[in-house]
Amino acid sequence: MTVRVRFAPSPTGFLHIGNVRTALITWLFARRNAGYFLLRIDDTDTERSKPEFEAAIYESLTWLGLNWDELAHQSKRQDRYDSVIAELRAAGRLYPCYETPEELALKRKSQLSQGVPPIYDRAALSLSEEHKKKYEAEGRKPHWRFLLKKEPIAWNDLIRGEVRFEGEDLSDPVLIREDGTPLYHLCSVIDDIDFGMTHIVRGEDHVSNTAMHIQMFEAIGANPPQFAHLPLVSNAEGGKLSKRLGALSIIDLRDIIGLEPMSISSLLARLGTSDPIDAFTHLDDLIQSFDFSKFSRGTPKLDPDEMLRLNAKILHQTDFDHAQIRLAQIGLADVDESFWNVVRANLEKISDIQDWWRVAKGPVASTLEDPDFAAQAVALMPAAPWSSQTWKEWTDAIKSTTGRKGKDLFMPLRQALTGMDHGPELGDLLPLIGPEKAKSRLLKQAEQ
RNA sequence: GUUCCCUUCGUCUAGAGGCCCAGGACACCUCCCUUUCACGGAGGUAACACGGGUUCGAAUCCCGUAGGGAACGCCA
Repeated sequence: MTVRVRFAPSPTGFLHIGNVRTALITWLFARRNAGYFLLRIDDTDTERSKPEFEAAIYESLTWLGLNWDELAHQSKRQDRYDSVIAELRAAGRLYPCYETPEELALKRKSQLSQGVPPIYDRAALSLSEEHKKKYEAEGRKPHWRFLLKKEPIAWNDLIRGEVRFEGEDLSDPVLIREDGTPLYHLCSVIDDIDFGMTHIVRGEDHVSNTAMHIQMFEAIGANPPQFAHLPLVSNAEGGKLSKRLGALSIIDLRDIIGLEPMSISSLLARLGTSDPIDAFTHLDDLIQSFDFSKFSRGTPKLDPDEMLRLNAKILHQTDFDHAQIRLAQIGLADVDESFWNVVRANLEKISDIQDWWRVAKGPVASTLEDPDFAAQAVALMPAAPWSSQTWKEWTDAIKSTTGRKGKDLFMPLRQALTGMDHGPELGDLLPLIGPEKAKSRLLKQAEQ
C-alpha cells in the first residue's frame, strides 16, 4: 500500500522551527517510501486565518525543498463536512449543548479546584426537549459535541509504541461551533479519510486528540490510519521552544539570520534520533536514512548554535554550481568559481563572502602598525603578472632580507592585505588582490 | 488538580539481565597538515538522576523520590 501522508498547518501565523520539523519528518517519511505528500491548509478558523500566512507557508516549504503532491483547503470542503455532520447526528453521535463559554470555564474551574479532571459532564445530554426549546427561545444557539464511547482506546504508535486511553477519561469534543462552523477535529478526521491518509504524523501534543479521533474514524465508518507522534522539541534551557532562534519564523531564519535551508533540515531531521547530526547538502541523504524507529521518546533540546555550525560546514562543502544561486540572491553574481573555491572554507554564513569580495575588490583598511616592515615588503614585491607561485616567491624574499619567519612574517602581511586576522590561504588570495591594491594597502594609501 | 510520557558523556543518542569498569556523533582539549589564522586529518577527556528491592549478576526488571515535558479550548 502506498504511503499517503499530509502536513496540515493552519494559516494563523508563520511557520517556525517546530512546525517545519513536523513537515520535514512527514515529508521524509513520504519520500522514503515513494509515497504521496499532501499539503492541507487547515483554515477553519476564519477569524485568525490570513492569506499572508498562507503565502508564507508555501514560501517556507518551497525554500526548504519540501514539495507537495497535492494542495487542499478545508475552507473549500464545507459540503462534505455538512453531509458527515448529518450522518453523525442521525447515528446519535452528535448532541447539542447550550452552555456559554463562560459557563464552561466556570465548570472547569470548579472541577479543577475539586481535584477532578476538567472533563465535560454531559449535562446537555439530560436536557429535556422543553428545556432545549426554552434555551432556543432565549436566543441561545447550540454547539455540538461528539459522544465518545466509554471504552478503552489503543493503538500502536510508530514512535511511542503501544498507547492506551480510557474513553471515560476524555472530554466529548465540540465539533460544531455555536455559529454552525465545524471545528478542527471534525474536519481533520474527515479529510484524513477522504484523502486516504495511511499515516498521521504530528506532535505528541496531539496524543489525546488521537484517542478521540480514532472513535471518530470509526463512527464515520473508516479504519483509523497509523499514527506517529513526535516528541516536542524544547530549547537549550529546557523550556518551551520560544526563545532565540526557536522563536523566529523560517522566513526570518532565511532573511535575517541568513541560513542555508539544509542547515535547518539537517538538524531537524536528526535531532532526537539515533543517527548522528551531520551537515548534509541534499535532502536525498536525509531521505535515505529516514526511519521512525530511530526516534526516541524524550524531548530533545534544540541548540541554535548547532544550526550555525551546520551552516558553516554546509557552505564549506557547497560546490560552485550550487553556490551560484545563493550568490545571485545576495547580489554577488559576479563571483566566479575560483574565487568561491578560495574563500568558501572561511564562510559561516553565505553573507560572509561579502568580506572576502571586498578583500579582492577593495577598499580594505590595513590593520598593520609597522610602516618599516610594510615598506620592505613593498620593495620586495615580485613583478606582475601574479600567479599562485607569487606568494611563495615574495615571502621567501622577505624572509631572507628581514629574517622574519612564521607568524611574525605572515600575520602582518595578512593584516595589511586583508585587514583581518584570519582568512583563506594568502597564496590563493594574493593573485585576486593584485599588485596595485597590495601596494596601496601596505602603504596605507587610497585604493583606486 | 488529574492523566500520560521522559531522565545514559556539555548536547543528540546506542544499550531491551551477563557481550558495558557503557559504544557512536557533535562540542571541547591535544597533536598533525599549512613557513600565519581558518579549513582539513588523527587521537584524548567525559555519562547510567537519587533511594530501595528482585537476581549468582541490573544502565537494563519492580517500587518509591526528585526533576523535566505534554494534555485536559465553541484554537489547530
